Amino acid sequence: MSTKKPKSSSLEKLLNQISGRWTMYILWILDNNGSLRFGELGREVAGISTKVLTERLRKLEAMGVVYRDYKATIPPEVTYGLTERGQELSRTLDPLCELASRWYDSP
Amino acid sequence: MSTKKPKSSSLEKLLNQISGRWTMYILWILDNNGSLRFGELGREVAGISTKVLTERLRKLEAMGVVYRDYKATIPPEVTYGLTERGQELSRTLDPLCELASRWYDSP
DNA sequence: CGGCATCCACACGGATACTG
DNA sequence: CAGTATCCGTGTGGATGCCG
Repeated sequence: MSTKKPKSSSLEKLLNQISGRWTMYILWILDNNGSLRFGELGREVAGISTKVLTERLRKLEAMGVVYRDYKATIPPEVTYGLTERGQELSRTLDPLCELASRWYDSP
Repeated sequence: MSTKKPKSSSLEKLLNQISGRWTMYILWILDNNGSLRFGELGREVAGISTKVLTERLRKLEAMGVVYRDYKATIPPEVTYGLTERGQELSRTLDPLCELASRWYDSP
């Protein structure tokens, strides 16, 4: 009976962190393409500016769902990918994606 | 093999519609409390202004995930609840909520 | 290539007051 | 009670330019 309120505050907290535009979509891209370089990621997320992409990635890094791999070559090569946590989080998008397909794609 | 790209555009579309602050949380509240009157809902979502609450509800109505039941009594009684679609959508939050608990509540 | 710095516009959200 | 109307500050995001 007290199972009705499963600490919604933590959900609210998580929702606030990922609610911004692009955020979840970036995770989804990384999950479906594997790790990507900054530029590639930017192209996949079509329409996002480098500034916002950087912001989102920093935030996702801080949350521990995305890792950043920096190679100081010339030109430099920076790769982003999902951490264990990131994959967990991205998985929760699967039902949402399935819903999106049913609602917006076909009949 | 081509199953790798399950029309991510529809996901992007859905994500954009629900990405705003409060939006998903409102659905969660309605799912856990059942239908609520405007004022009650406002109190549950603690911190939201009536203006934004109205905006969100109109948007959710337009998406077909929330219904609005208006009774022109004095004082008027307006009740909001989840449609079939709304319940589907809200369900996709369950794994997210479970994750939130594990990440933010206890060890 | 992968940013950060800067500038700027605008959408968003909060507070308040008012109405049916 | 359930909004709408208005005002207004702030955040957010886009564009551009420069740098290691």
